[in-house]
Amino acid sequence: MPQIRKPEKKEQIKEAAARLFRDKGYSATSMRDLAEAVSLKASSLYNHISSKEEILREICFENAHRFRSGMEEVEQAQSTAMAKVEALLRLHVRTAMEDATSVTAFNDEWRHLNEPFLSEFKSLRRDYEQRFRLILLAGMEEGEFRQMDPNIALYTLFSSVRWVYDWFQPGRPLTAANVEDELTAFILQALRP
Amino acid sequence: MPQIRKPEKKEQIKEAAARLFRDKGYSATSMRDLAEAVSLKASSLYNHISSKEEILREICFENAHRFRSGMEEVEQAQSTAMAKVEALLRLHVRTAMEDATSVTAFNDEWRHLNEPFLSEFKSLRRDYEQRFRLILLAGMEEGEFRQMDPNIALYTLFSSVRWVYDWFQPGRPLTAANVEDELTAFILQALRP
DNA sequence: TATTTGCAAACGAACGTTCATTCGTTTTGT
DNA sequence: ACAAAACGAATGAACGTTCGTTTGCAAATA
Repeated sequence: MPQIRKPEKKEQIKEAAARLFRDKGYSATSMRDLAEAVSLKASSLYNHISSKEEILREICFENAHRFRSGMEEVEQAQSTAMAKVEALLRLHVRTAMEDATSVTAFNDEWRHLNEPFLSEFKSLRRDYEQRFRLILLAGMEEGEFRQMDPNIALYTLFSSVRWVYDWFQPGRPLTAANVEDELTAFILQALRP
Repeated sequence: MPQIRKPEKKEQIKEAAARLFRDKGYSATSMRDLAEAVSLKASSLYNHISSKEEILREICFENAHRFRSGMEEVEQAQSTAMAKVEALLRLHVRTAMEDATSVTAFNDEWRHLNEPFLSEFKSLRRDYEQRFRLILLAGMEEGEFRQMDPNIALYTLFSSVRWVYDWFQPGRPLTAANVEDELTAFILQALRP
């Protein structure tokens, strides 16, 4: 009856799953692969999780909520559009570096969710994009950003971070702070008039 | 015995496969899905192709060669680094719009290749990246581009195009030429000193 | 007639998941 | 304090399904 369990093993499983999903993709990752990665047999996984999709689901929604929280914090601040975009960009970059494996699942593997979670996830995504778009539009209105199609700007910002979790290895030779600063500056310059 | 066949049906199959690989991923696409997409039964596919991986392989290497050709053309031109990067960027954007489905396979699904093709593909990729990197470095040397880590610039350029094949639908409301011009200008501005 | 194309049937392998059972460790009743 | 009961965690075996692919044969095409 008590739903509270020791979270340790489930967390281990989710972390291993996130790494496998990044390396091989969700569909190409079998429960036997995952079991081996945590030194168990496939059947034993089900003492800790209820399905393969549950793992993906939790990874996706944890990330969705992380970005939504970041957005809410940014929206509440009384600052320029430029400062808001910078804060969000830094959040994207930092998250991609600190939790690369989860972010991959969040970005690439969410389409394997089943309904109704697929629709719920897409709705969260659309909402986040819309709020980001409004910031960009406000910045263009104020002359902080150059005039351009807001969707091109929006999706290019999102995409430009996508190499980070594929390629970044800390300290070879760039540190996380290096990448965050350089990449943020790079993209912000593209936005300026 | 003769290996030369009427190419029509095989092309159809490859196009349908590219679309399915984009929408569901290589592993989540079954041969029965693919057969249905071209109004055949799964067994009939094997009259035209020799394996599922062959389809992926041909898509990946056709794209690899397309980008390598573009790179060779750019390298032969006597022009500024800026002009070279612009030409390559336009190639990336245009390819992503004209052949969105293939580019997805090329970008995301190549990891499902088997050896020795996996290594061969990665080697082609590394070579392309290296040649692109040299152009960026030359541009920084000449003061055409701002000084920055060349890898950050390189991978950010590659990534920024990745939304196109996920999101772009021609004429809603942007045309292909719109996107190409705006996106290219956007990224080039990020590179300037 | 010879070759190409399509299909039903079947193949072994792998898939995600369930099940009965086992083995320690806690929790409970007395 | 001690036995009984409950529980968490792990397992091998098996389930039904789907996977990519092969085979044998019919229909179409040349």
